[in-house]
Amino acid sequence: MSLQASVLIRQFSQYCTLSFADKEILLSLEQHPIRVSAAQAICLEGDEPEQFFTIREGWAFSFRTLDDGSRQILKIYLPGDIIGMRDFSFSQRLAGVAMITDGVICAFNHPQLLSVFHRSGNLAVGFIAIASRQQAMLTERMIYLAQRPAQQRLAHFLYEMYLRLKRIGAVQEGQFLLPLSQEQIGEALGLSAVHVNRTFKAFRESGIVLRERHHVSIPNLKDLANLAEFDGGYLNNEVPSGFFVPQWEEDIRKESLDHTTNLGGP
Amino acid sequence: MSLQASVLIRQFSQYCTLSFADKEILLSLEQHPIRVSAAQAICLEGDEPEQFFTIREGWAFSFRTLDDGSRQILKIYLPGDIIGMRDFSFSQRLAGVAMITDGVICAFNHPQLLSVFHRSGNLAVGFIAIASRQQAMLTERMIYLAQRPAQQRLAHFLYEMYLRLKRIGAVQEGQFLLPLSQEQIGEALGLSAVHVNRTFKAFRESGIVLRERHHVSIPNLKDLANLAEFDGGYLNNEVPSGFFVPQWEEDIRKESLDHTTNLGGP
DNA sequence: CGGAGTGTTGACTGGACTCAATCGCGGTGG
DNA sequence: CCACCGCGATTGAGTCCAGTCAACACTCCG
Repeated sequence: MSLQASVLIRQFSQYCTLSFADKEILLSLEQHPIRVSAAQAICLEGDEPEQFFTIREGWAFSFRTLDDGSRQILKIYLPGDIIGMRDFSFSQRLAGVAMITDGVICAFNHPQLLSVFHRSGNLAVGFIAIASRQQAMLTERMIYLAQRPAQQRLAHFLYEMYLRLKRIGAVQEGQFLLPLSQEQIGEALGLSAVHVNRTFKAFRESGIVLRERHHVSIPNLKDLANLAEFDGGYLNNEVPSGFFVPQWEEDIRKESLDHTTNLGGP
Repeated sequence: MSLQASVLIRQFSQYCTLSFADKEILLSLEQHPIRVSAAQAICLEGDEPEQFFTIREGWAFSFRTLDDGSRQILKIYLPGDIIGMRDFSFSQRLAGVAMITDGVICAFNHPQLLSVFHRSGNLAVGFIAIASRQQAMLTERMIYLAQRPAQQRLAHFLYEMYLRLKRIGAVQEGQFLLPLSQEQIGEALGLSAVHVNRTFKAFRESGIVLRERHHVSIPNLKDLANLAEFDGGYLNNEVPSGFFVPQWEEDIRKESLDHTTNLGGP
């Protein structure tokens, strides 16, 4: 695999400059691409969280099934995202994951991820940065679910998707593909499919958002952002100064670990 | 400070056995107890996340203020919890934190925490375990906010508080103190204060929960759990097998780092 | 061509919000 | 000591957003 194709390296590079060793470690996590098809289940609730995945192509979502059979969609995964981190420290998965579209994913396993934490402090904090950004998105969604009417929920959802898709180059002139059914959007936003439909209708009539099947067009971004009262702070990629260890320190740490490997062992 | 008084050691011990060195590192994070009073602000939205806190006594909560002046409470912190981790990898705080009652907190700073990640792989995964359990609680709350009516939201909230308080020994015979106003409970559950009151009234009339000022009594736990459709999986303290590195490996790693310190330096 | 899934619309219902009035308690100052 | 004030809790009346149920249209496929 080329360095370009590595989803993880692209992700981590948003936060810091990686050493060559770090890159090699990340590459080792993406050795097993798998082709998956739309609606295919990737993980189930209750499974052991043995595996994690990166998405190279396609969309996915994580969800919880409730007692009454309804479903809550927790997160939409796009190409470049890491799937399953949520359950990393649990002995059982708390959420299932399924594909939305056809796609390609790469699997790596729990011991591999664990060893990354022990081998590279920088990658450990990198994973933490990624995980806490996922949590921030979740928090933001929660606030809208708790307090906002349907129009603002949907506006916020669409604007967030717009920004995430733009970041990976999947937006052209305010237009993008949104391969979710209204039912699924409802499950993500805590709305009934019927009401999602009505809300889209209102957007169409006021010219805020035009939607045709899976094709979404946003004539005026500012209008949508205003309606959503969108505050993008939580999508910021900045990390605190000093968050990553300077390169030379990390190099020294590596050498010492190699040293250990040579000496140590039972 | 005695080992007993260390909030962090108590927390981490729920997940793994700590080495002596690990305990010393954790103790170093709790050197500065501060007395704080009810309603006092601990952090503000937009601040740099320089400091983190452990709560030794008292209750606190984190929140976001919305454009229209309303507030969403994100999490209730109890004695033993760690405050501020949410913002660890961000350059600005996304949420404020304020005390609910008088209390005592210990501050440690960003570089200290960062160095912990680099000095002990076990403590790094321990912090991750704690952070992901906070995230799991958040997710669970979100699901209830999105899909459940007021009675189930409140029932779930009370049952979760019950379990968390029981874990720290603050429950006696199904009774505990809940020092939140109905207004604050509403801000946590996405309900108006008026409706929180009506819901408590319904609980009182059906005998599910009795509440007098800040004193809450739950006559029959099963009834409350059933009403809440409570699934406690997300409060489980189990971690996957192999999650923490066996003691001897970690010891060797430490020695090698000491070695580095002796040899290294710019 | 028919069936399944998705989208669209209307009519009705209901849970939760708002506004508003009242009550009870604790603190504070005359 | 008591009147006053402020905050939280309580209750009622009216409104509205969003859910449910139901019918129908459209599109994609087999």
